[in-house]
Amino acid sequence: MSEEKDVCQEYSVNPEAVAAAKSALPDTAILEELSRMFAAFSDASRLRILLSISERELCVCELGEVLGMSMPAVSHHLRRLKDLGLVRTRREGKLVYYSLDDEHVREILAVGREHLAHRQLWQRGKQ
Amino acid sequence: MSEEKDVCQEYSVNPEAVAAAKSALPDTAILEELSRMFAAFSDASRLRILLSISERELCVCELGEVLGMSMPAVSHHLRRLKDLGLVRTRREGKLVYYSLDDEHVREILAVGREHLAHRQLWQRGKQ
DNA sequence: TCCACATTTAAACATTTGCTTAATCGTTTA
DNA sequence: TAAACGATTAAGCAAATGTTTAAATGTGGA
Repeated sequence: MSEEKDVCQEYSVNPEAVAAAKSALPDTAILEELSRMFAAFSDASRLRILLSISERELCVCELGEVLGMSMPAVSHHLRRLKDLGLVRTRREGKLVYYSLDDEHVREILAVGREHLAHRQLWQRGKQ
Repeated sequence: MSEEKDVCQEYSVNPEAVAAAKSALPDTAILEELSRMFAAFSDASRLRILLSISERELCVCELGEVLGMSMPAVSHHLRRLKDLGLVRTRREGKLVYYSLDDEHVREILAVGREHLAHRQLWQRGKQ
């Protein structure tokens, strides 16, 4: 019945810990969605976009100027962010303005930057 | 002196907003490190690892069983997480135990899951 | 209607990523 | 010392990613 592989052959492995960890994990679907969401933050250009529109809404070509990128490249990133529900759009004539659609985005960015700051302090601390 | 490209030719673009956003952005080095850090969370297998060891430390082969992955694959992910300062190691004989090295990891995971829950509620809400 | 411009989409490309297999390193024990 | 086992590293490969150029879509003004 058990589908355990013979990966660890020693007595030292703790089967209960393995079973507990396995059963505590969320469903694959949830983990995949979560990973897709974090992937939105895994690129410097998208971080620039999110940080830029966290202050005030900006249109696509303004973002292109801020990032020094072509409009198709910016648009591609924006589409991804929108599919993930991280940004919202507002059309005004020919322009499309983007802004954050979720307060969690600010939180996630803040915690990330805290971690970096903390880590650098800590690194400096040890010899 | 200005290196503005002729991307947006309309009067409607707000040069001050562009300048403000540009000057508010962190250095590229910081953004790249931040993006590398978030990339750690951008894969379902690494999320499983982080969630598993957030309860109690686990050795590499236990993680292999939890994830149903080969040890080299797990080890590869763990190296990446360690380089980023997200996990710590403790050797006990032949075994190497991994655990979280930073409370921010828990925070980031928690905010991410909150976002997902919030988003799903919100999606269900609209029409 | 026609044109101009902002935006999006499509196609193509180089780079990166995650996994596999095989080899190597470290530690324990016979 | 030699064998066994957990862990890491190296090399290779398929799949995904970010960007570019070119074409298409949509909106407003002449």
